[in-house]
Amino acid sequence: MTIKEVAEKFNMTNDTLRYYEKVGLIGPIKKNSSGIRDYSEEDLKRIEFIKCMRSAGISIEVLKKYVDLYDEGESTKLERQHLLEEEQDKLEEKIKTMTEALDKLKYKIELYKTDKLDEYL
Amino acid sequence: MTIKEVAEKFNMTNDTLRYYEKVGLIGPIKKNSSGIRDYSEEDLKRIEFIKCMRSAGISIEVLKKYVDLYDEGESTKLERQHLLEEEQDKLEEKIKTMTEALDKLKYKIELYKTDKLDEYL
DNA sequence: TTATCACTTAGAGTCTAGTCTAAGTCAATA
DNA sequence: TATTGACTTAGACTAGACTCTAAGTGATAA
Repeated sequence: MTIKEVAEKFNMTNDTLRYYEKVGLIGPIKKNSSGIRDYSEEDLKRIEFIKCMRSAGISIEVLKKYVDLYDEGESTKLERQHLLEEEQDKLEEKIKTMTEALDKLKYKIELYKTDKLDEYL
Repeated sequence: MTIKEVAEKFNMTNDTLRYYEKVGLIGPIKKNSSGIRDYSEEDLKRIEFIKCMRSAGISIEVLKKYVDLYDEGESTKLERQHLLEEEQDKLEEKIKTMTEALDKLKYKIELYKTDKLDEYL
């Protein structure tokens, strides 16, 4: 699969894909005889995971750490698990914060709708 | 209330408070005879709202637009409501995305825990 | 054969949201 | 009186995550 197809599939840019490769999040991607990237199914699975975690706000730094541990092999399994658990906690906290903000936003919109607005902002 | 007290109350830095004022998100804050900021209750309410919305990821640009509309008066009420509704949609979408990522993360952690890991990353 | 087009690289530039620095003012304490 | 400490300003700097540019290669279409 070419970089263009992958970019389209995951709705990201070629630049981002090459950037992720450069910082070591994915790949190195196999290249054909003319030096053109050819993404494998394995690559796609990694990209999907990375994309998903990025969309949740997990930093490239943390993901890079996870990938590096993975590449170190079996012996890092527990450390990897702990890393993921930490990110789980952070993510749950973030979702909670955002849900609270959403509730306030909804309340504010309700005030606008019922014309009961006698507030500051 | 001094800038230091406000910063402590909302767990942010003096710099951020001055930055928000500079870009027009809050204030201008009243100053005493020596040029020192003295935050009013009104100011605090605004800051709390801004802080809450920022923690949900609403951009400074959007918040600035909302504040500007507010300052234009009654005639912008509907536009303000629409702006908030748009942000509500975006926020709901973001929470959904993050919740999906969280589920994947939990699943992955479960695989680690049960030692059933035969995966890519 | 020449031109076009999609790809390649290294590295510079951009955007957002702060964060930090330097130089200065003022009030209160040693 | 001198110095300490909290504040002030304008403006430079930073981090994170891309995004763009310039220069080059190789396969294919005209």
